[in-house]
Amino acid sequence: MACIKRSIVYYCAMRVKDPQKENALFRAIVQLVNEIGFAESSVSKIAKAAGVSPATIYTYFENKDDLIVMTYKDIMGRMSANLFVGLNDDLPVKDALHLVWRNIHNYISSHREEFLFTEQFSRSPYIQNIDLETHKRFFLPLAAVIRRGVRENVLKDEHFHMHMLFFYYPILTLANPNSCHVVSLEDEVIETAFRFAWDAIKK
Amino acid sequence: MACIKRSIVYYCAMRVKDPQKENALFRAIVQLVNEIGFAESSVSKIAKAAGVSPATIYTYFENKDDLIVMTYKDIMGRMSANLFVGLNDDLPVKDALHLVWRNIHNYISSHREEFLFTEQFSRSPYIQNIDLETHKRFFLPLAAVIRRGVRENVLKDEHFHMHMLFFYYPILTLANPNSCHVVSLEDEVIETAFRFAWDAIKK
Amino acid sequence: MACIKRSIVYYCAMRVKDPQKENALFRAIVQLVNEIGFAESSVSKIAKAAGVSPATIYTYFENKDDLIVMTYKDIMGRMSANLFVGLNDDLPVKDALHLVWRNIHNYISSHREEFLFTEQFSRSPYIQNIDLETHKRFFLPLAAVIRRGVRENVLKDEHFHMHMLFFYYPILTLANPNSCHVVSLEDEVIETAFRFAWDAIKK
Amino acid sequence: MACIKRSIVYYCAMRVKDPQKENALFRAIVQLVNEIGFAESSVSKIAKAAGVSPATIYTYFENKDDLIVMTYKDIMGRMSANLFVGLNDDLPVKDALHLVWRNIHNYISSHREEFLFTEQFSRSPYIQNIDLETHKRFFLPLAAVIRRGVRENVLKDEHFHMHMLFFYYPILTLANPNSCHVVSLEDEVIETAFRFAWDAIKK
DNA sequence: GATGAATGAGTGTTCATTCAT
DNA sequence: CATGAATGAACACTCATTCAT
Repeated sequence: MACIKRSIVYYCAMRVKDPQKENALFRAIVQLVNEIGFAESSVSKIAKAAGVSPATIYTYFENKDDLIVMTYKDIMGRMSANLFVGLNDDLPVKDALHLVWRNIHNYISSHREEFLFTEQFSRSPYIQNIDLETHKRFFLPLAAVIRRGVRENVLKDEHFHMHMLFFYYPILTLANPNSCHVVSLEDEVIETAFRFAWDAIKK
Repeated sequence: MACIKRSIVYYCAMRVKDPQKENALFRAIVQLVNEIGFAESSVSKIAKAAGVSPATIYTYFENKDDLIVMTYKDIMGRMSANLFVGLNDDLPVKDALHLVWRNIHNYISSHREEFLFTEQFSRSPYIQNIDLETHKRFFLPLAAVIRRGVRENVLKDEHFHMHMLFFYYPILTLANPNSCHVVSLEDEVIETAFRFAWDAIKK
Repeated sequence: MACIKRSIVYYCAMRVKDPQKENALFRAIVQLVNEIGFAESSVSKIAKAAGVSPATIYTYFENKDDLIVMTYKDIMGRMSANLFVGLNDDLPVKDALHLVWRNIHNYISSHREEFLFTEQFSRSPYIQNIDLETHKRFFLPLAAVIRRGVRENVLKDEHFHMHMLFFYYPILTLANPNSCHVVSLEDEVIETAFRFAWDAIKK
Repeated sequence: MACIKRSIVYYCAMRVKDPQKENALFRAIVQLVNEIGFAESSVSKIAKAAGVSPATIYTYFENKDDLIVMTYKDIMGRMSANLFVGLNDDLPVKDALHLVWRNIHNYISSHREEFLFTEQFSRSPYIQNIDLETHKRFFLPLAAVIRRGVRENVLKDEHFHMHMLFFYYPILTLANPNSCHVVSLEDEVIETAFRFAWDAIKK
């Protein structure tokens, strides 16, 4: 019975965890890292912010690093489910990319704290805990569109990462107030940025 | 201090700060931050890496934060003296930007560790110790070229930061092995990237 | 904390503070301060003397100052319960004061170390952590007797503190080997001192 | 020549010290101890307050303890030259003691900081650096008056320290704002206190 | 499963003192 | 003689983690 909570259970000796607590911990560390940074976000502060005992963290995660890495994966998982929503092969490549562009902007805007957490994470040594394969899988749908764009002779025939450099990273930077001093992110700015991005990668 | 006031004096009894030690400290923290990140770079580890006592750090810097911020400023100061070398108003805008592009790539390539330090720094809470004015002053020569490009109707007439987003940040990202999984940075890749950047910002 | 709320509960999972440890810490700092003074009584020495880890101190007290102030309050609390025992309004004023005088001497004699701790405390900057109201409350019963003495025309009609100066402080000083070089504190000395005190304050 | 500065020179290899600096150090530590207490008065803070280098202290004193003890002795030396001024055997004992009482009050009032330093010193472990003989010598003139009072059958025939307890310590306590909460020290209060003291010790 | 107590190892920083100049 | 740099040892305190309940 206890194990029913976990949908696909192969191994049933695992402990019954309260998903509310796990979520509270995710939220707590995201909030703390944004407020005071990784260096200052201690286990006891995280526990206090989540309303649990420090010891409880160790029933949900192996250790502090595990908590941080799992938080990143959790955020990225939910992100990937949203960034590429609405994509399909019938859309012209430019429209498809525009859709992704707006999706990224919308998702980041409405999940500002989570996004800023991933930004700090991905510039820190923690990122080395994420293997390249996981990373790639995340971008699969975008990679497919770009490959199609190249095949259809619409996009420059260059390494996928070159397109990422001018399509994906700029909109992240645009959304990061630490990097970008553009004050407001009105639609107009987003559209202008898309024009720059498109001009960069289009043939 | 007292001895500075009587600077034109034959004999000054005070012992003098060793610029080699200051440099050793700069080098030590850069190396450590790259190896283990800010959070793990403790004062005692920095001291050991620099070959001095932890207490000595406090004769050269106010505290750990001061050491880190000063290191950043030191690196950025030397960087700014190199990135825009050779720029002059007689160069066509595209050639001027190409020159800067190569300068950036050359400087970063030959100062990889320092560059990676600044990347971590600028994504961490430490960046808040750098005021916007200092930041802007750094980019003055580049801003001038871009303004000229807009005036000459060669570049898109948009906010300076928009051009930065597609001209400056991409080459930084390209040089950062944590962000960019393109293995080698041969000339060809650099030139390709420049083509993307130019297409993005040009009219 | 959470467990206190459900105090009438059969099973409470939380681990509980050990009152023996708190007491050991109180005793340790009293002993150390008497031996080597406040300035030399470091947290680690206190911890070692109490047989706990330095970190443990911080589960019982906010910080070193808190430990010291709490120790003072603890001692003074137990002291106040003893100094004025046996007092009642039927006793003639002189007998009442004589009783207090003997109580003070008895208590201080049998709690020499605690008393010397409070003496050092009350001459150090720590005393500023004790508000005047707390101080006054401590002397309430003595103040009442003296007020009665004034009312009954037995004692000089002067400010309460003037009576303290010649009744309370002298017996403290007498008990403090650092201040007072009278070797032994036999009954005779105590009685002589009481005669001096009584002559000072009586009308 | 160099040694002429020291009035009675037996041994001339001693270093030539600047009496202004020695005095500045005395004044600095007195001020600091009053402001922040012994525990917080570090050598470097003392040096800064005196306007000299920390190293300079070690040419004037053996170490920090020596500086503190010497400061105490310096203050007490000048004090003793003032407290008993005007005393002579022709004065009736009560007048003689009244004169001393006023002298003490006047001197302490006009040297408040120095006095408070000695109070802190004499309650701290530092006092153990002052041998009993030195202490006694200081009170010689007062002891003589009291002995005379006993001989003349005017004062109670008890141990000298008993008289100290009710004559000397009360006026110190009265002048110490940490011990005594009487707000103002007008003449009237001083005279009242003298009446208490006299009644205590007189036959 | 969940708690707060407990802790050895570490943190950034200051200490009293010595050293080279 | 006087200086400020230099330092090993110590400071108060916090850490990530484990333990007993």
